[in-house]
Amino acid sequence: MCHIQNRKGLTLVLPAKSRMDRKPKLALRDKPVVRRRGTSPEKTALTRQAIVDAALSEFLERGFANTAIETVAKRAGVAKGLIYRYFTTKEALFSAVVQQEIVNAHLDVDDAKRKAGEKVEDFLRRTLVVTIHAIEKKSRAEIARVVIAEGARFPALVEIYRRDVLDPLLQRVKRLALAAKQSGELSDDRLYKNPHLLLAPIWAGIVINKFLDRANPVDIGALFEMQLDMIFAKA
Amino acid sequence: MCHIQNRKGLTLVLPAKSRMDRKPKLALRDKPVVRRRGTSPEKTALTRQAIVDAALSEFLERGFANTAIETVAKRAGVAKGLIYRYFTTKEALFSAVVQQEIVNAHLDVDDAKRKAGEKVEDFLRRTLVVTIHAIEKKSRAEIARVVIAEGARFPALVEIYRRDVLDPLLQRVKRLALAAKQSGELSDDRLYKNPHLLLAPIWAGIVINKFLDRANPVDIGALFEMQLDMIFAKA
Amino acid sequence: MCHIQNRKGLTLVLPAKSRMDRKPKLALRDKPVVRRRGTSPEKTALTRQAIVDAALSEFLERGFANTAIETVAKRAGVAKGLIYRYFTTKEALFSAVVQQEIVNAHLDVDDAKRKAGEKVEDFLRRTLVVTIHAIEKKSRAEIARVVIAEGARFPALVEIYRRDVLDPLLQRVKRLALAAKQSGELSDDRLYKNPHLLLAPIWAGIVINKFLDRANPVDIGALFEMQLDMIFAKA
Amino acid sequence: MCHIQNRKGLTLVLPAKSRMDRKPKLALRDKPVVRRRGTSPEKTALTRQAIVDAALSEFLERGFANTAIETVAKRAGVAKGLIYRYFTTKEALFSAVVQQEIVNAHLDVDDAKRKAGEKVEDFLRRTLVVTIHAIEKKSRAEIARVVIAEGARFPALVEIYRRDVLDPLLQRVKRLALAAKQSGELSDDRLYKNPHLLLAPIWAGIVINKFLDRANPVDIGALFEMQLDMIFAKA
DNA sequence: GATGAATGAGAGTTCATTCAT
DNA sequence: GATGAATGAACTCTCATTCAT
Repeated sequence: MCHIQNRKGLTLVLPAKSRMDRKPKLALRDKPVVRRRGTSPEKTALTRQAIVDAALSEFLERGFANTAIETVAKRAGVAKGLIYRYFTTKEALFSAVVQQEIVNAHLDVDDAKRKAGEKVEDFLRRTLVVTIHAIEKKSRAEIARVVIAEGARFPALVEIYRRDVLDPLLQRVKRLALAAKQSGELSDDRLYKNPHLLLAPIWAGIVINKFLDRANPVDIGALFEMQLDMIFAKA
Repeated sequence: MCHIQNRKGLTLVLPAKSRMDRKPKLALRDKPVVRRRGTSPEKTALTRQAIVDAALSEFLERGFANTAIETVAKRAGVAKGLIYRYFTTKEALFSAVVQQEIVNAHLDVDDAKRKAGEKVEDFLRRTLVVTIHAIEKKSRAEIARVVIAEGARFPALVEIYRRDVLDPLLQRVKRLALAAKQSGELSDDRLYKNPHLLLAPIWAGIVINKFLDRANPVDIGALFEMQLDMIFAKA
Repeated sequence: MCHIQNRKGLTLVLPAKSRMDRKPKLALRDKPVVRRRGTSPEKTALTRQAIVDAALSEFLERGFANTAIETVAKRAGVAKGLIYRYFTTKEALFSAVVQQEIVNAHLDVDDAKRKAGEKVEDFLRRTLVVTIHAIEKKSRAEIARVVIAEGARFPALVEIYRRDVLDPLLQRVKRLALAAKQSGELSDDRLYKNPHLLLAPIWAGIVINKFLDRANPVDIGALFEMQLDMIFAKA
Repeated sequence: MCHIQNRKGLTLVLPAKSRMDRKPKLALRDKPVVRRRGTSPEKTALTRQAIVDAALSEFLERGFANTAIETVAKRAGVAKGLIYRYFTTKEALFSAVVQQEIVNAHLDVDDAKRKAGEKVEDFLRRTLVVTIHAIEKKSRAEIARVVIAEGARFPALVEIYRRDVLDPLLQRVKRLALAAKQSGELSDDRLYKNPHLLLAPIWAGIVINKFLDRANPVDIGALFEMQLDMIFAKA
């Protein structure tokens, strides 16, 4: 993953497919034989990660405005000033952190993985339902919450979320809808034209569970399955 | 509606079952009230309203943390200090303003207004669809956005929103679902058990349109009508 | 008593000996037969007194800086603005109030009242000891406390206190010391030269009791009597 | 002396009976301590001292309420915000500053230092009289003044003053009075029961000189000596 | 006279950001 | 790289004083 960062905030995230960039051979954490003067790249990466982790926690807990850089530094176990070596501003830190999470927030409905002959509905049940049932695990819903809450101040983040999470999801749903239409599973192109019809329970569920009624959470997975039932007409 | 406000922020909103408070027959308070010295209550009310209006705009535009009292004052055309005669703290101002909007945010689906013999589905189309199509007018969706965005810092507001907007809506949907089941319009109690099934497009639409994809808004009304179609099985 | 007040603070207090300035004849609070338009002088005087009383209480309780004009107004039962009709500034109000109390704070040791042939020591025991035992009643010590506490900000008050309370007292003590020397009650002029020798227990007592050790107050009267014993050599 | 300071203001001062803390024989801490990165502790200590000095001056000159943090900062040559790195609030700054002065304000009448066979009176003349003549030097009387003036707002300070200055002084006087009684120097236990009898001129002198009559200061030392004369009956 | 809404300077406090070490 | 003291702008809130009514 390669972050190209300009002065304020973030602009580009190029998903680098390269796995195993560093130290291919020779195993796990072998103590470096010859140490250069000063800090090693590994140490730097670790420091950066510590900062990002601490920042993520704080931002999720308190939101942007109520998170203090000093607190992040303390939580990361580094000095305040050091954060500014890695991130030019608080905004940039926030963006980087959230952006990184967004990348992890993909709902991995890869329609290419549909088996030959598998019905669209079956495929959706097999993959998406599982994913959705787990949506509240990890920070997927949390990150959606933060993007929603801070979106007004960070349009770039919303843009990224849209581009990296929302749009791909919509495209996949549309492709599946098209396939379902062609195979006769669906009788019309309503879902193709309105892919949100399928996804509505997800957003609604996040809103209800994360914001409006934490005490009485809805079962997003169940809701989604019912939606699936209705769309595929199991009346 | 009777607001009981304590020092910091808001606490209670007692929905007064006010039946015909106005017009106490003829007299007592008929002739213009004895004018007190000093500023007139009308002027005071206007000032207060100016503050509230300015505050609402600012809060909607910038969120709580990024709104400065001084800016609100300037926008309202009053001095900074005056705001504190009307609201004890910035929090209290925010709460009052948002709370007032919440009260206006009712989706007025009064199931009692269903005409005798009218089918539940028809009733919903006749009332809710219209309301929903207008949901993005005014600040209904905006206020939902603010409640969502600032909810973490103002749990009391979320509570009010839930109590005054969300729960009543859910109850009405449940009553209608029950009626539909009994009249045979619906064959099962899925909607009764999951009233969110009907409302999901609303929350999803707000999230999409207000937060995630302002450039490609979904048609919440249309989405809702399709949901209605599916629920009432117009396959 | 005639207060001549200039813009800021106080300058002069001319003790007007005139008793019964107003309404000499005709009895107590007879309802005025013909009322002039507007407020009567009596009402005005009452209002002023209400303000002064309220202010005194507040100033004694909280000190100058921590007393709010609005609180004084509320306590006096008048509007905030009205206070500024009677006193030009908060400082002026404070001065007037404290000054009035200072005038009442005289320790009335009028050496002219010493009976013919009465020994100085006996006179002092007869008059001053009684006064001192009562010093903590009323607000005599309280007012000393306020003068001490706020003296840095109100040198004029200190000046008045010195002129109206301290100096006269010293003069009387000196006259009495002289008389005692001449009558042989005292063998030297130590007291004449150091009148504070007699008064030290008073100031010390106020400091201890009002400021430093409220929990273990000293008996100022007893202390003073012992001082008297020692000075007049009852070894 | 060990100051334990909690968040707001001060609470405890534990007088550590430190016997020879310094010079731990030879080593451990001999070679210059490993220099940490960033600002040196020495610099920090200097800054703190600059703040404390500036604050003391300002508080003595203007009292608590009329001292602005910004002015203190300017006088100390630092930025306003920096003060809050050293002291959490204005109150805490005030407390720390005054408390530090109180510690220096001891009247060091250590009765244990009375030489064998030395008469109590002689001891007092030899030690206390000297101290008292110097009482107005330094800020001993000044600090008493501030404690008195601000005591109402800072009961904790008064308490400290009482505990660290007043009570020890009283105890020593009582012990000396007892010794004098036993050795026959004093014929009764008046002084033992009323130690303030000896100290009255000190408090009185401070009040007169610092508050009530700066123009005509009394000679506290002389007054105290006369008191001594009278108590030990040199009539 | 009387009211209390309105003003606005000023105070305490926070915190992102910089920089000497 | 790393530290955390130092900066200063910005913000919330207070309150003496004014003034339209």
